[in-house]
Amino acid sequence: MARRYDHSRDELRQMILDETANQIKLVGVQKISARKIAKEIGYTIGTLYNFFRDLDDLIMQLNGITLDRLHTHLNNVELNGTVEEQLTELADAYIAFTRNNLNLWNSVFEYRLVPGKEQPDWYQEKIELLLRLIEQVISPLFTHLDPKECHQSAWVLWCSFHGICTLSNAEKNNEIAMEQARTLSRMLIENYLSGLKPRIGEADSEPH
Amino acid sequence: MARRYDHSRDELRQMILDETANQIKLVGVQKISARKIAKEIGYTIGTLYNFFRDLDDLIMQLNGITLDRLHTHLNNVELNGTVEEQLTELADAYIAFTRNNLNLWNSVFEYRLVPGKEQPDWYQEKIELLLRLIEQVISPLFTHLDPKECHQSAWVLWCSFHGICTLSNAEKNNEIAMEQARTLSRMLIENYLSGLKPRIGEADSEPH
DNA sequence: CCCCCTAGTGAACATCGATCAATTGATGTA
DNA sequence: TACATCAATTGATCGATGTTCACTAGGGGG
Repeated sequence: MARRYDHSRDELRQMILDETANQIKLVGVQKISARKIAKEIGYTIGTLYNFFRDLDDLIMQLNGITLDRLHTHLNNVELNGTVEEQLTELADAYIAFTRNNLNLWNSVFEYRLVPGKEQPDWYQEKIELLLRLIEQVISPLFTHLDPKECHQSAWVLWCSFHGICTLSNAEKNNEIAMEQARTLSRMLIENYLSGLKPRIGEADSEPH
Repeated sequence: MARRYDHSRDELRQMILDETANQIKLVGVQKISARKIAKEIGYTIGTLYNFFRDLDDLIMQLNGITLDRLHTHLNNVELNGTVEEQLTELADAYIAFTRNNLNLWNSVFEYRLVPGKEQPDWYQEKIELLLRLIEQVISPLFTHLDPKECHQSAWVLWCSFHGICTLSNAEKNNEIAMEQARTLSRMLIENYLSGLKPRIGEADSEPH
């Protein structure tokens, strides 16, 4: 039954990851099955364990890919206009991605903190990379302030977008969910940035 | 082996829920076991299924209790001072609760959307109840604006708190996680509310 | 042509959630 | 007291899970 070199190692590894993604899209992380994944790509369970330590490892690798895809998606957004307009474009792209990849996205955050399991370093690094996209957009507002403030504001906005998407995505209907998320994120951006401006004014008019 | 009336039905039901909470605290929702819960309270698996349709049902009931406990916790917060100060007190209480009940809190949101599984109505209702706490605190800022705006701003703040707590709780150390969450929520509150004020001024000076 | 090495196998194991026929034992009745 | 009733509780049973590992197949090098 062994069919060596039907696929290269890399091909096979990719097939496992792709099929896992398919299964998660269909039934969610909670309900995937190693046997099902193997069967679907025409191999047996054992083969999976030649590539991944265990199911958690497989899921973690896939989550990494999902984070990379999000980064690419956001990186491809054409940013035009004011800071507020650029931030809105980023938020919209983020909303669209998490909604169009609902189960994959849930997987990323459900496997964030299984107790007793270490969160790998590259997890945090990939998130920092996403954070930097926001940081770059809002940085013009912080030219006269402590750069640390820019970084922290990026964190606030990132966390808030995350919360808005997570809770909006409880809504079943695609359009309603995205519309709600867009409305809330616009309010957040408008008020948060508007709240920043008085302080920027201070910094401008009182240079030391 | 049957030991009827060792405990009343209500007692037994409560024992199951309590033991489930203990297990979740220790190992997380992902890893609880019906057999273990039954064994720990001195009964057999079958008994669990006399009280709950299945494990999901049991977890859902427990999640409801957790949401109720959060509501009680926030309701007991003494609110003093300005809107900003009151909102900060609410946020701090929310942060403390989610951190002190980490695994239970994760359970609430991980079981939010297993695909193909309906989110029960009372889930949303309990969340609306929490939302109302925020709405009441910020309502003084919206006396001259559309009440719908108050409701939406409460949503924005609630979602954002949720995101801040979720992402901060990835940090292992209790104090660091809570300190970070407090810092970010303070920035959010300060800037968001400050962003609201110019519009409130508008509404004040241009009454129709 | 043969042998080696490894990619791939799949039976075996422990454990899981869920079911349901069988059993236990407290209670009401004769 | 003896018996019948019946809800409460049991636990063997089922199908499925993740993981392991001794084994096998078969392509490539000598």
